[in-house]
Amino acid sequence: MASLQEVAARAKVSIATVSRVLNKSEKVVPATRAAVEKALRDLDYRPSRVARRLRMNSGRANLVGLIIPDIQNPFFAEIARGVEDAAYANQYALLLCNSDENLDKERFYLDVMRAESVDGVVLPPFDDRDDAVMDIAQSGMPIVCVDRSLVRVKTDVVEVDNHQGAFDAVSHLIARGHEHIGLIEGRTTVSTNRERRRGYADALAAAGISPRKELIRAGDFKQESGRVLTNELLDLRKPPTALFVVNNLMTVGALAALHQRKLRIPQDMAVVGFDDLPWAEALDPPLTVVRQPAHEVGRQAMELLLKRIMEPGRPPLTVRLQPELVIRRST
Amino acid sequence: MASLQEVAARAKVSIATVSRVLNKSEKVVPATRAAVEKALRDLDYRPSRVARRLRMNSGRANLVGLIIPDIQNPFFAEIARGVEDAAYANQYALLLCNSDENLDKERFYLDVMRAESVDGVVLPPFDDRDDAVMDIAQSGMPIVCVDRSLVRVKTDVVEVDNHQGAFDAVSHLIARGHEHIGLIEGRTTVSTNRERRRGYADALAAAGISPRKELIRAGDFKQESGRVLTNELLDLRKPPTALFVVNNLMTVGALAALHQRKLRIPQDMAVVGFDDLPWAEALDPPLTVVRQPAHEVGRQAMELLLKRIMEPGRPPLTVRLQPELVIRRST
DNA sequence: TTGTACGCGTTATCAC
DNA sequence: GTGATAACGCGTACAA
Repeated sequence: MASLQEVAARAKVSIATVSRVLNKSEKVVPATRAAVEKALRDLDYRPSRVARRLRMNSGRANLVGLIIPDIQNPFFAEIARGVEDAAYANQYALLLCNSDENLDKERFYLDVMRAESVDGVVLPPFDDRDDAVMDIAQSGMPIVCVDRSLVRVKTDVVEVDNHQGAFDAVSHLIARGHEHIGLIEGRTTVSTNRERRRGYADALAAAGISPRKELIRAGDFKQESGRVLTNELLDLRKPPTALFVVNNLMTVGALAALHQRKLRIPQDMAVVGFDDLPWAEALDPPLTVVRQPAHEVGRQAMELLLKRIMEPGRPPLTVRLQPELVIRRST
Repeated sequence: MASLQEVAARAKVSIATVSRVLNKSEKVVPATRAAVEKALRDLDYRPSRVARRLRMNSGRANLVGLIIPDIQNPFFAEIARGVEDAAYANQYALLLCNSDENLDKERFYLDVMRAESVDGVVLPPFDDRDDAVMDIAQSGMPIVCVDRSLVRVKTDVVEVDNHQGAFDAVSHLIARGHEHIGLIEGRTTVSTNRERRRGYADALAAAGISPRKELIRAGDFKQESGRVLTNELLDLRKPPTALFVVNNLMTVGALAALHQRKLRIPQDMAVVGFDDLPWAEALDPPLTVVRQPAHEVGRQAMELLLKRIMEPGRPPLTVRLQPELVIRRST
């Protein structure tokens, strides 16, 4: 809680001198430097990040925001760790916000980012044309989109090849002999969801399988909707023999529905999920998934953000990472 | 990015007047109020939380810190959500830090908390006598301990009855006929760990079972150590017939070891874990666990913190929540 | 080499 | 009712 003033008084110098020894570079005579350093130690001085931020209107807050739908979703938790690891390595701290896919919460938190003068924000936009995010991006705040992207404004983006991931997953099911493959998707306004559906459709087309529209069901990315939609598919007159579920939580919900009906996996119903889980191996049965490099997504997003903070003018970059099909015993 | 100055200029009043209409309470003549409000809207004014924080040296930052070992641990993620939900409800934002049970990281982040002038911090201390946390607590920064507590300094605490939880879990195993029950514990300097071990010992004693010391193994709360220690127990000349594992991640590791050896659960080895998981139902087999009300822990911690911020002098409170044994099919 | 003084955007205390 | 103005803690141009 000691201020520059107090340190200066104790060392019998001016605050400018103290500031100089703190910011290394400048020339100070060894004797005074020693005196100042002693005072610094005696008073256990720590600079106020708040005052610093007020003084210098950008770039040195050493604070960034991360706005994600839900930290309890292991996929976003892994992204968050990636961001945090890269942030910590650069002495940055993280303002974490859960938007719950709720535009009002997202808007509130974006306001907080401005009000806190953070150096930048990492987030998956709510959807393609997320007004609040577009506004703040255009206001000059450095933004890096992860997972999802924006359609009208170009920002730095770190994304995963969702089309490829879905294509591989569905092709794998087809190779296992399935022709009637259910798709459980999430909100259709989200870019990643659309790409995964395209991957599904393209894989069917590539195998010459004609799609059945009633096998496609849209939910909201949450566990419960996976359960409900799986039940809908099971109640069809001609149910699918395999399921491709576009995210982790809905896959867990699908598993619950299948277990409840005592169906055997993969004999009665094969399942591929999107997003790996640390305990996918311990599930019943061990789950075949499309693994996204989520930690790497977060890490690279933070790196991109740091670069943009250093060099605000540079053209936006898009990093595209490859997912990987991890075959376990649910297919 | 508009400041009070600019708003005042546009409305042709002084900044004091603008400040007055912003902070409601005071009297402003309707005409000028209207003019100010128009200027406010035109310029899309948002107050700077940074400037506010610099001016008022405590209590109104609307920012709190949360320092946890690892956000990827579902238990801490749930606590984080509890904290965040209560924070959001009070217009507070959250500075999230992962300490990785690493004292240097913890110290760095505690420094950040001071430097950012946060209103308070929620954290599970590294251990009983965590110096860095004790220092900052004694400096007057409002601190609420969750999950774990401190031994020499009294702060607000929200904890779970770990002894009871462990006692119930082990008694349940005994009721199922087990006498040789392995304990896989975590770091022994952590208060929760010690309480859970006491619960284990007391349950054995209450049933008149003499403990076997070689059935107790200490790890580090992480998945890998659960796997390794389970293998150690299985390699004993007289292995246990049941396992009590003191946290979620180590339980997943234990499951992996058991599956690898093709042991049947619960026939060959019964398993009870500590901490519930959203997908415990989908595990193989569905896992019997001691469920902690983690969201509630986080929520109440934040409430306690808010109360302390309002009333710094009040005596520290300890809230103790009850865990619940959830019996599924692993026992 | 060192010190003085200003401004960052608020809130709060005075005068008028 | 309203307007100057003094902090808060820091960095930096400028003066000494």
